Amino acid sequence: MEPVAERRPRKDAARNREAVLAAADDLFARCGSPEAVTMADIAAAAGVGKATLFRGFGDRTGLIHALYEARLEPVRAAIETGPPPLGPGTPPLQRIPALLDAVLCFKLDNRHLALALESSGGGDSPYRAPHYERWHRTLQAVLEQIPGLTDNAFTAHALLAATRADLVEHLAGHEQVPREHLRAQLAAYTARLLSPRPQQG
Amino acid sequence: MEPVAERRPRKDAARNREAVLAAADDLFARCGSPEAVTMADIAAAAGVGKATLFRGFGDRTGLIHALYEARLEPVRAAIETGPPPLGPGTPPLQRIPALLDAVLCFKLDNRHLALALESSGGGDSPYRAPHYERWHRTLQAVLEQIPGLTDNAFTAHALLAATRADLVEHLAGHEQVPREHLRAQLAAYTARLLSPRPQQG
DNA sequence: CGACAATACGGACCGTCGGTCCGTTTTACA
DNA sequence: TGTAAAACGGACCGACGGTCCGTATTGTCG
Repeated sequence: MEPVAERRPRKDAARNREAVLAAADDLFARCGSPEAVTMADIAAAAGVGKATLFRGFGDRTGLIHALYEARLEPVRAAIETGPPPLGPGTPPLQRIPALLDAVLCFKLDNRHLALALESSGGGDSPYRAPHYERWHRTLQAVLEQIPGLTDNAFTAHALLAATRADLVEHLAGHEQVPREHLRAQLAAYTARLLSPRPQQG
Repeated sequence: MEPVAERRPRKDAARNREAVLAAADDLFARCGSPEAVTMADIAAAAGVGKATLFRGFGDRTGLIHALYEARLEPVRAAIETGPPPLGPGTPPLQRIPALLDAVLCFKLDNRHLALALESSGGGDSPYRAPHYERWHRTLQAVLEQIPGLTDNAFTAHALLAATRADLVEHLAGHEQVPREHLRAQLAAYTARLLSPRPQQG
Protein backbone atom coordinates (compact mmCIF):
# COMPACT_ATOMS: atom_id res chain seq x y z
CA MET A 1 0.00 0.00 0.00
CA GLU A 2 2.29 2.76 -1.23
CA PRO A 3 0.84 6.26 -0.99
CA VAL A 4 0.64 6.31 -4.80
CA ALA A 5 0.89 9.89 -5.86
CA GLU A 6 -1.93 9.87 -8.44
CA ARG A 7 0.10 11.61 -11.14
CA ARG A 8 -1.52 14.83 -12.38
CA PRO A 9 -3.07 14.66 -15.83
CA ARG A 10 -1.38 16.14 -18.83
CA LYS A 11 -2.51 19.65 -19.55
CA ASP A 12 -4.11 18.89 -22.93
CA ALA A 13 -6.08 16.17 -21.20
CA ALA A 14 -7.25 18.59 -18.52
CA ARG A 15 -8.21 21.21 -21.09
CA ASN A 16 -10.13 18.68 -23.16
CA ARG A 17 -11.91 17.40 -20.09
CA GLU A 18 -13.18 20.87 -19.29
CA ALA A 19 -14.15 21.48 -22.90
CA VAL A 20 -16.17 18.28 -22.96
CA LEU A 21 -17.99 19.09 -19.72
CA ALA A 22 -18.82 22.57 -20.94
CA ALA A 23 -20.00 21.32 -24.34
CA ALA A 24 -22.14 18.61 -22.78
CA ASP A 25 -23.76 21.00 -20.33
CA ASP A 26 -24.49 23.41 -23.12
CA LEU A 27 -25.93 20.80 -25.46
CA PHE A 28 -28.13 19.24 -22.79
CA ALA A 29 -29.45 22.68 -21.93
CA ARG A 30 -30.05 23.63 -25.54
CA CYS A 31 -31.74 20.46 -26.76
CA GLY A 32 -35.17 19.44 -25.63
CA SER A 33 -34.56 15.93 -24.45
CA PRO A 34 -31.33 14.41 -23.22
CA GLU A 35 -31.28 11.49 -25.62
CA ALA A 36 -31.38 13.89 -28.54
CA VAL A 37 -27.78 14.66 -27.63
CA THR A 38 -25.43 12.01 -28.96
CA MET A 39 -21.88 11.36 -27.86
CA ALA A 40 -20.71 12.36 -31.32
CA ASP A 41 -22.52 15.68 -30.93
CA ILE A 42 -20.75 16.38 -27.67
CA ALA A 43 -17.39 15.41 -29.10
CA ALA A 44 -17.91 17.66 -32.10
CA ALA A 45 -19.10 20.57 -29.97
CA ALA A 46 -16.06 20.20 -27.76
CA GLY A 47 -13.76 20.05 -30.77
CA VAL A 48 -12.53 16.63 -29.75
CA GLY A 49 -12.54 13.06 -31.05
CA LYS A 50 -15.10 10.61 -29.79
CA ALA A 51 -12.47 8.39 -28.24
CA THR A 52 -11.45 11.26 -25.96
CA LEU A 53 -14.92 11.25 -24.44
CA PHE A 54 -14.85 7.57 -23.72
CA ARG A 55 -11.25 7.58 -22.52
CA GLY A 56 -11.98 10.37 -20.08
CA PHE A 57 -15.36 9.28 -18.77
CA GLY A 58 -15.77 5.59 -19.49
CA ASP A 59 -19.17 5.74 -21.07
CA ARG A 60 -22.18 7.97 -21.53
CA THR A 61 -23.49 7.61 -18.02
CA GLY A 62 -19.99 8.25 -16.67
CA LEU A 63 -19.87 11.55 -18.49
CA ILE A 64 -23.29 12.57 -17.23
CA HIS A 65 -22.41 11.60 -13.68
CA ALA A 66 -19.14 13.54 -13.83
CA LEU A 67 -20.94 16.60 -15.14
CA TYR A 68 -23.64 16.31 -12.50
CA GLU A 69 -21.16 15.95 -9.67
CA ALA A 70 -19.19 18.94 -10.94
CA ARG A 71 -22.24 21.19 -11.06
CA LEU A 72 -23.44 19.90 -7.71
CA GLU A 73 -20.18 20.55 -5.94
CA PRO A 74 -21.07 24.01 -4.55
CA VAL A 75 -24.31 22.70 -3.07
CA ARG A 76 -22.48 19.78 -1.52
CA ALA A 77 -19.99 22.15 0.07
CA ALA A 78 -22.75 24.39 1.40
CA ILE A 79 -24.44 21.42 3.00
CA GLU A 80 -21.36 19.87 4.51
CA THR A 81 -19.48 22.90 5.74
CA GLY A 82 -21.60 25.96 5.05
CA PRO A 83 -23.54 28.29 7.34
CA PRO A 84 -27.14 27.72 8.43
CA PRO A 85 -29.79 27.06 7.36
CA LEU A 86 -28.12 24.56 5.02
CA GLY A 87 -24.97 23.70 6.88
CA PRO A 88 -24.56 21.62 10.00
CA GLY A 89 -25.52 23.19 13.28
CA THR A 90 -28.96 24.14 12.07
CA PRO A 91 -31.88 22.89 14.15
CA PRO A 92 -33.31 19.79 12.43
CA LEU A 93 -36.78 21.22 11.94
CA GLN A 94 -35.30 24.08 9.97
CA ARG A 95 -32.63 22.12 8.20
CA ILE A 96 -34.87 19.50 6.61
CA PRO A 97 -36.88 21.98 4.54
CA ALA A 98 -33.69 23.86 3.72
CA LEU A 99 -32.08 20.69 2.39
CA LEU A 100 -35.09 19.81 0.27
CA ASP A 101 -35.34 23.35 -1.02
CA ALA A 102 -31.70 23.19 -2.03
CA VAL A 103 -32.29 19.98 -3.91
CA LEU A 104 -35.34 21.41 -5.62
CA CYS A 105 -33.59 24.62 -6.61
CA PHE A 106 -30.64 22.70 -7.97
CA LYS A 107 -32.92 20.60 -10.11
CA LEU A 108 -34.82 23.65 -11.28
CA ASP A 109 -31.56 25.36 -12.22
CA ASN A 110 -30.21 22.24 -13.92
CA ARG A 111 -33.34 20.59 -15.24
CA HIS A 112 -31.76 19.36 -18.43
CA LEU A 113 -28.87 17.84 -16.56
CA ALA A 114 -30.87 16.24 -13.78
CA LEU A 115 -33.18 14.83 -16.40
CA ALA A 116 -30.29 13.42 -18.37
CA LEU A 117 -28.95 11.80 -15.25
CA GLU A 118 -32.15 10.23 -13.99
CA SER A 119 -33.40 9.03 -17.35
CA SER A 120 -29.95 7.98 -18.47
CA GLY A 121 -31.19 4.43 -18.55
CA GLY A 122 -32.38 1.79 -16.14
CA GLY A 123 -29.06 0.01 -16.41
CA ASP A 124 -27.92 1.51 -13.15
CA SER A 125 -30.46 2.56 -10.58
CA PRO A 126 -30.32 6.27 -9.77
CA TYR A 127 -30.46 5.18 -6.15
CA ARG A 128 -26.97 3.76 -6.23
CA ALA A 129 -25.36 6.99 -7.42
CA PRO A 130 -23.02 8.70 -4.93
CA HIS A 131 -24.89 12.00 -4.92
CA TYR A 132 -28.17 10.33 -4.14
CA GLU A 133 -26.66 8.32 -1.35
CA ARG A 134 -25.10 11.46 0.09
CA TRP A 135 -28.39 13.27 0.10
CA HIS A 136 -30.22 10.34 1.52
CA ARG A 137 -27.68 9.81 4.31
CA THR A 138 -27.72 13.47 5.22
CA LEU A 139 -31.47 13.72 5.24
CA GLN A 140 -31.88 10.56 7.23
CA ALA A 141 -29.30 11.68 9.78
CA VAL A 142 -31.15 14.93 10.35
CA LEU A 143 -34.47 13.13 10.61
CA GLU A 144 -32.98 10.93 13.32
CA GLN A 145 -32.49 14.01 15.45
CA ILE A 146 -36.20 14.72 15.52
CA PRO A 147 -37.94 12.80 18.27
CA GLY A 148 -41.11 10.86 17.53
CA LEU A 149 -40.24 9.82 13.97
CA THR A 150 -39.85 6.30 12.66
CA ASP A 151 -38.82 4.70 9.38
CA ASN A 152 -36.48 7.55 8.66
CA ALA A 153 -34.72 5.76 5.85
CA PHE A 154 -38.00 5.36 4.01
CA THR A 155 -39.10 8.89 4.85
CA ALA A 156 -35.91 10.29 3.41
CA HIS A 157 -36.48 8.36 0.19
CA ALA A 158 -40.07 9.50 -0.02
CA LEU A 159 -39.18 13.14 0.52
CA LEU A 160 -36.43 13.03 -2.06
CA ALA A 161 -38.80 11.34 -4.48
CA ALA A 162 -40.88 14.50 -4.44
CA THR A 163 -37.94 16.23 -6.13
CA ARG A 164 -37.41 13.72 -8.92
CA ALA A 165 -36.14 15.39 -12.03
CA ASP A 166 -38.95 14.28 -14.29
CA LEU A 167 -41.56 15.42 -11.80
CA VAL A 168 -39.88 18.80 -11.52
CA GLU A 169 -39.70 18.97 -15.30
CA HIS A 170 -43.36 18.03 -15.60
CA LEU A 171 -44.49 20.67 -13.13
CA ALA A 172 -42.11 23.49 -13.94
CA GLY A 173 -41.85 22.79 -17.65
CA HIS A 174 -45.07 21.23 -18.89
CA GLU A 175 -47.51 22.54 -16.28
CA GLN A 176 -45.75 25.88 -16.11
CA VAL A 177 -45.88 26.02 -12.33
CA PRO A 178 -43.76 29.00 -11.30
CA ARG A 179 -40.59 28.34 -9.41
CA GLU A 180 -41.71 30.02 -6.20
CA HIS A 181 -45.01 28.13 -6.16
CA LEU A 182 -43.16 24.87 -6.43
CA ARG A 183 -40.80 25.79 -3.63
CA ALA A 184 -43.71 26.85 -1.45
CA GLN A 185 -45.62 23.64 -2.15
CA LEU A 186 -42.66 21.46 -1.33
CA ALA A 187 -42.08 23.47 1.83
CA ALA A 188 -45.71 23.12 2.87
CA TYR A 189 -45.65 19.40 2.13
CA THR A 190 -42.52 18.95 4.23
CA ALA A 191 -43.88 21.08 7.04
CA ARG A 192 -47.07 19.07 7.14
CA LEU A 193 -45.12 15.88 7.40
CA LEU A 194 -42.92 17.19 10.18
CA SER A 195 -45.42 19.24 12.10
CA PRO A 196 -46.10 18.11 15.64
CA ARG A 197 -49.23 16.10 16.16
CA PRO A 198 -51.53 15.18 19.02
CA GLN A 199 -50.10 12.57 21.31
CA GLN A 200 -51.13 9.03 20.34
CA GLY A 201 -52.88 7.55 23.46
CA MET B 1 -69.15 11.72 -37.65
CA GLU B 2 -70.56 8.28 -38.36
CA PRO B 3 -70.50 5.91 -35.41
CA VAL B 4 -67.79 3.93 -37.18
CA ALA B 5 -68.07 0.35 -36.05
CA GLU B 6 -64.36 -0.24 -35.32
CA ARG B 7 -64.12 -3.49 -37.28
CA ARG B 8 -62.97 -6.39 -35.11
CA PRO B 9 -59.43 -7.62 -35.69
CA ARG B 10 -58.77 -10.79 -37.62
CA LYS B 11 -58.39 -13.78 -35.39
CA ASP B 12 -54.73 -14.48 -36.21
CA ALA B 13 -53.99 -10.87 -35.36
CA ALA B 14 -55.75 -11.22 -32.02
CA ARG B 15 -53.94 -14.45 -31.23
CA ASN B 16 -50.57 -12.92 -32.11
CA ARG B 17 -51.30 -9.87 -30.00
CA GLU B 18 -51.88 -12.04 -26.96
CA ALA B 19 -48.80 -14.12 -27.69
CA VAL B 20 -46.69 -10.99 -27.89
CA LEU B 21 -48.02 -9.58 -24.62
CA ALA B 22 -47.43 -12.88 -22.85
CA ALA B 23 -43.93 -13.26 -24.25
CA ALA B 24 -42.99 -9.71 -23.34
CA ASP B 25 -44.29 -10.06 -19.81
CA ASP B 26 -42.38 -13.27 -19.40
CA LEU B 27 -39.14 -11.91 -20.78
CA PHE B 28 -39.25 -8.74 -18.71
CA ALA B 29 -39.84 -10.85 -15.63
CA ARG B 30 -37.09 -13.31 -16.46
CA CYS B 31 -34.32 -10.86 -17.42
CA GLY B 32 -32.66 -8.59 -14.93
CA SER B 33 -33.05 -5.23 -16.56
CA PRO B 34 -35.69 -4.16 -19.06
CA GLU B 35 -33.29 -2.95 -21.72
CA ALA B 36 -31.70 -6.37 -21.83
CA VAL B 37 -34.88 -7.44 -23.61
CA THR B 38 -34.82 -6.48 -27.27
CA MET B 39 -37.76 -6.28 -29.61
CA ALA B 40 -36.26 -9.12 -31.60
CA ASP B 41 -36.17 -11.24 -28.45
CA ILE B 42 -39.83 -10.62 -27.80
CA ALA B 43 -40.77 -11.38 -31.39
CA ALA B 44 -38.79 -14.62 -31.32
CA ALA B 45 -40.26 -15.68 -27.97
CA ALA B 46 -43.75 -15.01 -29.28
CA GLY B 47 -43.06 -16.97 -32.47
CA VAL B 48 -43.75 -13.93 -34.59
CA GLY B 49 -41.95 -11.63 -36.98
CA LYS B 50 -40.60 -8.32 -35.80
CA ALA B 51 -42.91 -6.36 -38.05
CA THR B 52 -45.89 -7.83 -36.23
CA LEU B 53 -44.74 -6.19 -33.03
CA PHE B 54 -44.40 -2.79 -34.59
CA ARG B 55 -47.62 -3.11 -36.59
CA GLY B 56 -49.56 -4.00 -33.49
CA PHE B 57 -48.06 -1.61 -30.98
CA GLY B 58 -46.38 1.17 -32.89
CA ASP B 59 -43.06 1.09 -31.12
CA ARG B 60 -41.32 -0.24 -28.07
CA THR B 61 -42.90 2.16 -25.63
CA GLY B 62 -46.30 1.43 -27.17
CA LEU B 63 -45.85 -2.25 -26.46
CA ILE B 64 -44.81 -1.62 -22.89
CA HIS B 65 -47.70 0.74 -22.32
CA ALA B 66 -50.18 -1.75 -23.75
CA LEU B 67 -48.81 -4.50 -21.55
CA TYR B 68 -48.87 -2.27 -18.49
CA GLU B 69 -52.42 -1.17 -19.09
CA ALA B 70 -53.52 -4.75 -19.60
CA ARG B 71 -52.01 -5.94 -16.33
CA LEU B 72 -53.31 -2.89 -14.53
CA GLU B 73 -56.89 -3.33 -15.68
CA PRO B 74 -58.13 -5.29 -12.63
CA VAL B 75 -56.76 -2.67 -10.26
CA ARG B 76 -58.37 0.08 -12.29
CA ALA B 77 -61.71 -1.69 -12.12
CA ALA B 78 -61.40 -2.23 -8.38
CA ILE B 79 -60.73 1.46 -7.88
CA GLU B 80 -63.46 2.75 -10.16
CA THR B 81 -66.30 0.41 -9.40
CA GLY B 82 -65.18 -1.97 -6.66
CA PRO B 83 -66.13 -2.28 -3.00
CA PRO B 84 -64.44 -0.40 -0.16
CA PRO B 85 -61.77 0.27 0.88
CA LEU B 86 -60.57 0.78 -2.71
CA GLY B 87 -63.76 1.65 -4.49
CA PRO B 88 -65.77 4.85 -4.33
CA GLY B 89 -67.89 5.38 -1.29
CA THR B 90 -64.98 4.85 1.07
CA PRO B 91 -64.27 7.64 3.57
CA PRO B 92 -61.36 9.70 2.21
CA LEU B 93 -59.10 9.13 5.19
CA GLN B 94 -59.34 5.39 4.60
CA ARG B 95 -59.31 5.49 0.85
CA ILE B 96 -56.07 7.41 0.39
CA PRO B 97 -53.89 4.80 2.09
CA ALA B 98 -55.83 2.05 0.34
CA LEU B 99 -55.13 3.62 -3.05
CA LEU B 100 -51.45 4.03 -2.34
CA ASP B 101 -51.22 0.51 -1.02
CA ALA B 102 -52.83 -0.76 -4.20
CA VAL B 103 -50.30 1.10 -6.29
CA LEU B 104 -47.44 -0.19 -4.21
CA CYS B 105 -48.65 -3.78 -4.32
CA PHE B 106 -49.11 -3.58 -8.06
CA LYS B 107 -45.58 -2.36 -8.51
CA LEU B 108 -44.26 -5.02 -6.18
CA ASP B 109 -46.11 -7.69 -8.11
CA ASN B 110 -45.00 -6.29 -11.46
CA ARG B 111 -41.62 -4.81 -10.67
CA HIS B 112 -40.06 -5.78 -13.96
CA LEU B 113 -42.91 -4.29 -15.92
CA ALA B 114 -43.23 -1.07 -13.94
CA LEU B 115 -39.49 -0.64 -14.25
CA ALA B 116 -39.63 -1.16 -17.98
CA LEU B 117 -42.36 1.43 -18.25
CA GLU B 118 -40.81 4.13 -16.13
CA SER B 119 -37.30 3.76 -17.47
CA SER B 120 -38.48 3.24 -21.02
CA GLY B 121 -36.76 6.47 -21.92
CA GLY B 122 -37.07 10.15 -21.25
CA GLY B 123 -38.61 10.68 -24.67
CA ASP B 124 -42.06 10.78 -23.17
CA SER B 125 -42.50 11.82 -19.56
CA PRO B 126 -44.09 9.10 -17.41
CA TYR B 127 -46.32 11.86 -16.10
CA ARG B 128 -48.17 12.14 -19.37
CA ALA B 129 -49.15 8.46 -19.46
CA PRO B 130 -52.87 7.72 -19.09
CA HIS B 131 -52.47 5.43 -16.10
CA TYR B 132 -50.49 8.01 -14.19
CA GLU B 133 -52.99 10.71 -14.94
CA ARG B 134 -55.81 8.44 -13.79
CA TRP B 135 -54.10 7.74 -10.52
CA HIS B 136 -53.22 11.35 -10.00
CA ARG B 137 -56.74 12.56 -10.76
CA THR B 138 -58.28 9.99 -8.44
CA LEU B 139 -55.91 10.70 -5.60
CA GLN B 140 -56.30 14.42 -5.95
CA ALA B 141 -60.09 14.14 -6.01
CA VAL B 142 -60.09 12.18 -2.78
CA LEU B 143 -57.68 14.61 -1.17
CA GLU B 144 -60.06 17.42 -2.04
CA GLN B 145 -62.66 15.83 0.17
CA ILE B 146 -60.47 16.19 3.23
CA PRO B 147 -60.83 19.59 4.85
CA GLY B 148 -57.76 21.58 5.80
CA LEU B 149 -55.53 20.45 2.95
CA THR B 150 -54.00 22.63 0.27
CA ASP B 151 -51.91 22.07 -2.86
CA ASN B 152 -53.61 18.75 -3.45
CA ALA B 153 -52.29 18.39 -6.97
CA PHE B 154 -48.74 18.61 -5.69
CA THR B 155 -49.48 16.38 -2.72
CA ALA B 156 -50.86 13.70 -5.01
CA HIS B 157 -47.72 13.84 -7.14
CA ALA B 158 -45.50 13.67 -4.07
CA LEU B 159 -47.35 10.69 -2.62
CA LEU B 160 -47.25 8.82 -5.91
CA ALA B 161 -43.56 9.60 -6.21
CA ALA B 162 -43.00 7.48 -3.11
CA THR B 163 -44.13 4.48 -5.16
CA ARG B 164 -41.85 5.06 -8.15
CA ALA B 165 -40.84 1.81 -9.73
CA ASP B 166 -37.12 2.28 -9.36
CA LEU B 167 -37.49 3.21 -5.70
CA VAL B 168 -39.61 0.13 -5.10
CA GLU B 169 -37.06 -1.94 -6.95
CA HIS B 170 -34.23 -0.42 -4.94
CA LEU B 171 -35.90 -1.11 -1.62
CA ALA B 172 -37.56 -4.44 -2.30
CA GLY B 173 -34.89 -5.79 -4.61
CA HIS B 174 -31.53 -4.33 -3.70
CA GLU B 175 -32.13 -3.51 -0.04
CA GLN B 176 -34.21 -6.63 0.47
CA VAL B 177 -36.87 -4.82 2.47
CA PRO B 178 -39.72 -7.30 2.92
CA ARG B 179 -42.98 -6.56 1.23
CA GLU B 180 -44.98 -6.07 4.41
CA HIS B 181 -42.39 -3.68 5.85
CA LEU B 182 -42.59 -1.57 2.77
CA ARG B 183 -46.37 -1.50 2.88
CA ALA B 184 -46.30 -0.58 6.55
CA GLN B 185 -43.79 2.19 5.98
CA LEU B 186 -45.77 3.70 3.15
CA ALA B 187 -48.93 3.48 5.27
CA ALA B 188 -47.21 5.17 8.21
CA TYR B 189 -45.84 7.87 5.95
CA THR B 190 -49.25 8.53 4.47
CA ALA B 191 -50.91 8.50 7.88
CA ARG B 192 -48.43 11.01 9.22
CA LEU B 193 -49.11 13.32 6.31
CA LEU B 194 -52.86 13.08 6.72
CA SER B 195 -53.12 12.95 10.49
CA PRO B 196 -54.95 15.83 12.11
CA ARG B 197 -52.79 18.51 13.59
CA PRO B 198 -53.09 21.27 16.17
CA GLN B 199 -55.02 24.28 14.94
CA GLN B 200 -52.76 26.96 13.48
CA GLY B 201 -53.26 30.17 15.59
C1' DC C 1 -67.28 -24.34 -52.67
C1' DG C 2 -64.21 -21.27 -55.24
C1' DA C 3 -62.43 -16.77 -56.21
C1' DC C 4 -61.02 -12.39 -54.86
C1' DA C 5 -60.01 -8.38 -51.97
C1' DA C 6 -58.42 -7.04 -47.70
C1' DT C 7 -55.58 -7.75 -44.08
C1' DA C 8 -51.75 -9.52 -41.67
C1' DC C 9 -47.32 -11.88 -41.89
C1' DG C 10 -42.08 -12.26 -41.58
C1' DG C 11 -37.47 -11.53 -42.20
C1' DA C 12 -34.16 -9.01 -45.02
C1' DC C 13 -32.85 -4.48 -44.84
C1' DC C 14 -31.60 0.39 -43.18
C1' DG C 15 -29.89 4.31 -40.27
C1' DT C 16 -28.14 5.57 -35.97
C1' DC C 17 -25.77 5.28 -31.89
C1' DG C 18 -22.67 3.72 -28.17
C1' DG C 19 -18.29 2.03 -27.87
C1' DT C 20 -13.42 0.27 -29.67
C1' DC C 21 -8.95 0.08 -32.34
C1' DC C 22 -4.81 1.65 -33.85
C1' DG C 23 -1.67 4.61 -36.41
C1' DT C 24 -0.39 9.50 -35.40
C1' DT C 25 0.57 13.58 -32.56
C1' DT C 26 1.49 15.97 -28.39
C1' DT C 27 3.50 16.38 -23.93
C1' DA C 28 6.89 15.89 -20.28
C1' DC C 29 11.26 15.21 -18.84
C1' DA C 30 16.21 14.61 -19.06
C1' DT D 1 16.73 17.90 -28.65
C1' DG D 2 15.72 13.09 -28.26
C1' DT D 3 12.70 9.75 -26.58
C1' DA D 4 9.15 7.28 -24.17
C1' DA D 5 4.77 7.76 -22.22
C1' DA D 6 0.41 9.57 -22.69
C1' DA D 7 -3.33 11.31 -25.25
C1' DC D 8 -5.45 12.05 -29.65
C1' DG D 9 -9.04 11.34 -33.46
C1' DG D 10 -11.77 9.31 -36.74
C1' DA D 11 -12.55 5.00 -39.24
C1' DC D 12 -14.65 1.04 -37.80
C1' DC D 13 -17.82 -2.44 -35.46
C1' DG D 14 -21.93 -4.73 -33.45
C1' DA D 15 -26.46 -4.09 -31.82
C1' DC D 16 -30.80 -2.32 -31.77
C1' DG D 17 -35.16 0.11 -33.08
C1' DG D 18 -37.83 0.55 -36.88
C1' DT D 19 -39.35 -0.08 -42.15
C1' DC D 20 -40.33 -2.37 -46.72
C1' DC D 21 -42.32 -5.40 -49.64
C1' DG D 22 -43.24 -9.89 -51.59
C1' DT D 23 -46.00 -13.75 -49.58
C1' DA D 24 -49.52 -16.15 -46.86
C1' DT D 25 -53.92 -16.09 -44.33
C1' DT D 26 -58.59 -14.74 -43.53
C1' DG D 27 -63.21 -13.45 -44.41
C1' DT D 28 -66.81 -12.68 -47.68
C1' DC D 29 -69.70 -12.93 -51.57
C1' DG D 30 -71.52 -15.19 -55.66
